[in-house]
Amino acid sequence: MAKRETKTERKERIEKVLHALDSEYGTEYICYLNHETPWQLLIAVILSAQCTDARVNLVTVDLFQKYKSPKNFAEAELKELEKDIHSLGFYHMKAKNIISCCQDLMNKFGGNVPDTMEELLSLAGVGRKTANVILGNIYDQPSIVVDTHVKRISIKLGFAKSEDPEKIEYELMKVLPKEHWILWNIQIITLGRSICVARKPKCGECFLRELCPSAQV
DNA sequence: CTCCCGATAT
DNA sequence: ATATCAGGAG
Repeated sequence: MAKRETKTERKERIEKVLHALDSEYGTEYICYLNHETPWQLLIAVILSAQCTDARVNLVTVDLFQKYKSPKNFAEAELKELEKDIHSLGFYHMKAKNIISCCQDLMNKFGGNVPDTMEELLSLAGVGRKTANVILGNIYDQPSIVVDTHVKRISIKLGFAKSEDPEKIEYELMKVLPKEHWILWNIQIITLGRSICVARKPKCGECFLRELCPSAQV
């Protein structure tokens, strides 16, 4: 039976992983979803459910030319908006949610994107993942975004055990220093898209392979 | 828990 | 053919 990692060893491994991520990917808070305003990011994240950010960016180029404000989305025709976002999948639900969400932005929040978890979660189409993206990226509020990449890789690294994204969020909060919460998401997505891909991870070329309990070489 | 759903990579 | 993609609602 393999020897269990001690608390000290675990703490050291976490530090090394964070340092490796910082030196490989940098510490800049970049965003893969193109946007110029908070409400545009909100729409983009709602659209990004179960679809790649590259394809969301392809659609939002034209979408934000056509709908220039939350008010335009709030007054949009459902069928027409469905056509505009059709290629992203889940288009019926996403279109309905975006219209409802923007109606609430106009009627309850003065056309602005709210800055609390509770208010964000009250918006249609907004769950914890989307809310945390807004809190972290727009309002610079320490938060952990658990998407498919963060879930998969956090479990592989042994930093989370649960299957429930909300529980993973809390597990990671205990393990990661607060200064690294926002950064974790973007770095892990970068890793998850290129090396630690879901189907056939390229452990052989991963800079974390010596620090990862799941590495297959 | 199930359902929503098109595009892409393998 | 099938797994996967910056998930969320009912």
